[in-house]
Amino acid sequence: MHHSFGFGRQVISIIGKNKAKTGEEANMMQQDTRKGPWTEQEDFLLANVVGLFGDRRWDFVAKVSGLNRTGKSCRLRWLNYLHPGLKRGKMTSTEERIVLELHARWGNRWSRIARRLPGRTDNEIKNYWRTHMRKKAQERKRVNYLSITSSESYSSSSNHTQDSLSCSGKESFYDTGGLAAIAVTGKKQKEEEGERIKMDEIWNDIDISKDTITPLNDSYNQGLCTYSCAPLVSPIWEYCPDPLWRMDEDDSKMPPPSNDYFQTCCEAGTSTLKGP
DNA sequence: AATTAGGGCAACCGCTATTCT
DNA sequence: AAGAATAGCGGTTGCCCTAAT
Repeated sequence: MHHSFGFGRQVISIIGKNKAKTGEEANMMQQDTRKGPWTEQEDFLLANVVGLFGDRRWDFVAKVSGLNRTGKSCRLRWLNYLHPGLKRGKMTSTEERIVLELHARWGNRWSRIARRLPGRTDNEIKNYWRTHMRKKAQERKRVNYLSITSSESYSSSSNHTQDSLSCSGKESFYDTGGLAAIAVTGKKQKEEEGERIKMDEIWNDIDISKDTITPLNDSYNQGLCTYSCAPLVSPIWEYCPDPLWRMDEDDSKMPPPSNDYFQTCCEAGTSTLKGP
């Protein structure tokens, strides 16, 4: 993720047609809402206003700031870009594993998944998933295809593995709600109890050879958090009262993920977020 | 050096859920 | 209790950047 306040893209569009030519229409233009990439000045303004009034009443924030933006746009900008608790940089292999596991359990519940990854936004995870995981799926599809054509022993009606599941239908596993979601289609609440799948199979798909991953249940459980995340960008994170990544009640009742390491780590991060 | 294709990601859209009056 | 306003979520779009040709 880029975190420079300078923007390469400066394509600003305006809601409605840019047809203002007369004085009256030009006047109306003033009231039209800005869209498109945010400028450094806008970011600065928004951050200041949020600092003053908090990050709740977004329509109010939008008005008070003088930004010609919708509250919705302000909220998105704050949550996905300006929030001091945001973590920058590439997903670590640990985070990748967490995303994989949680997606397998919950499907495309990005915000819920994001709550388990402090500093990461739902948008970021969503984008990450779509780019990286889809790529993996395509690779697997290709490999699978090659093995099929070479062996000719493939039967399309046979018991499908994850691989074949991901490439047999219109919907890829990587683009849908994951295995759990597929299994319990339409049963939203069931996903918490979603069937456990063989995560090892998924882990094996991840090329972790280049990464040094602290073994699960290792040093972390001895009280040393080795959660291999990049340092946070702002000390505000330390006492950030924002509930953004606070586990909601629903989540807190959730059965723990497959490894204690992960659970403990999240709790630790969450308590840090909650501050004193 | 110029062009093209694909990756990456910020931001918008439409819908639903929640809160407020 | 009902309608309006606001917040949140997931899906999608489109632009910039960069590697490949």
